[in-house]
Amino acid sequence: MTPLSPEEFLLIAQQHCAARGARLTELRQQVLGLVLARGGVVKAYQVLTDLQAARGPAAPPTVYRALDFLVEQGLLHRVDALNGYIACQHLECQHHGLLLVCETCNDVTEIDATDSLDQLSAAAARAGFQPRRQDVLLTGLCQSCRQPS
Amino acid sequence: MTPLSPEEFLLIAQQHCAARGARLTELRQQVLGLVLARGGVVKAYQVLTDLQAARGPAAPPTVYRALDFLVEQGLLHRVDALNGYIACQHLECQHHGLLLVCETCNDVTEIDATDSLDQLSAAAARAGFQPRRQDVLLTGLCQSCRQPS
DNA sequence: GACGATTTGTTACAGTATAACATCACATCG
DNA sequence: CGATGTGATGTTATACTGTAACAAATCGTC
Ligand SMILES: [Zn+2]
Ligand SMILES: [Zn+2]
Ligand SMILES: [Zn+2]
Ligand SMILES: [Zn+2]
Repeated sequence: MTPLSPEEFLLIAQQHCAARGARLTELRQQVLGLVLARGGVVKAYQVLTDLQAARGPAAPPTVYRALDFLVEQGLLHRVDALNGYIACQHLECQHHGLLLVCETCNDVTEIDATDSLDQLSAAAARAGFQPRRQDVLLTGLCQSCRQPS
Repeated sequence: MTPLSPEEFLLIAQQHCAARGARLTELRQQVLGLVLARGGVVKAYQVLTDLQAARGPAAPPTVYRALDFLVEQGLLHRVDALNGYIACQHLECQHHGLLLVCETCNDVTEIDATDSLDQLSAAAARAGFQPRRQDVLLTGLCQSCRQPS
C-alpha cells in the first residue's frame, strides 16, 4: 500500500505503454512527471504553468492532449467532479478503481472495489449498457473531515 | 416505467419541496420546466438562452443558482461527464440512481441500482469514507450504439 | 412598519476546453 | 535516397463553463 515514487511510477508507465503498443513520448512522460511531482489532484492549467516553466512556451492543447493520452492508457484518472487529474493509485495491481472525493478538502483516494464495481457493471449490462472504463467516482466526506479533530 | 410528463413532474416536485421545507419559487420552477421541456441532458447555457427567451434579460448566476437548488433537492442530477443536468428519472420511487452515459450519443439513462450502490457505499465506508449523494455515473455504450444497426 | 434572512438581479471576470490549421518526427517502401 | 503517409506537436484564436462580489428586491416575523 505504500505509494509508488515518481521514479517507480514512470518506470511502470514505460512498461505499461510498451506492452500496449502506445508511445510514451518525451512530452507525455514530462507531463506525467509534472502531475506526479505535484501529487494529488492536479488541474490542466497547473500542468501548463509547470510545463511552461520547464520548457518555455506551451499552449493548452499541448497539455490536454498529453493528459488525454495518459488517461486513455490508465495512468491517470480524470476526476470529473473537480475538473482535475490524478495518478492511478493502483497501477501495479489489476484493479477496478473507485475514486473517493472529499467535498470538504477535495482530497481524492482510490480504493480497490473490484467486486462492487463488477456488480455495478452487471446491473448496467442488464439494462443493455456496456460500461467502458472502470473508474467510478463517489463524493462525500473523508475520514479527516468527518470528525471534528 | 413510463416517464413522467412535465406536468406530473412539476406537481411531484412541488410536493417534494414542500415536504422538505424548501421553497420551489417561481424562478426555480420555471428553470425546472425548461429543463423538462428540452428533455435529456441539458446545459446551463441552453437553459439560460431559453430563460432569456421566456423572461427577458438574465445572467448566468441566475441559472446556476436555480440548477444548484434543483440538484440539491434531488429533482435534477448533475452529469459531470457532460457538464450537464438531467431530470431525475426515478422521482417516484425511493431510489439510488445510477446514471449510464453513452460516450457515442451522449444519451443518459438512469437505472435503479440500489443494491449495487449500497455495496459500493459499504466499500467506501470500510475505507473511512462517508459517501453523500447517491448518484453515480458510468460511461460506456448504450444499446443502440453498441450494435451496428 | 422594522427587521433579518433568503432570493434574485447585475457586472465583471476567472477557469476550462476545443477547433482548425501548420509543422515536425518518424517509419515504410519503391 | 527520396516520396509518402501517419501520428505527434506547435500555434492561434475562440468557445464554453462557472463564480465572486455587491446591489436590490422579496418574504415571513415580530
Ligand atoms: Zn487507478
Ligand atoms: Zn476531507
Ligand atoms: Zn434520480
Ligand atoms: Zn448511445
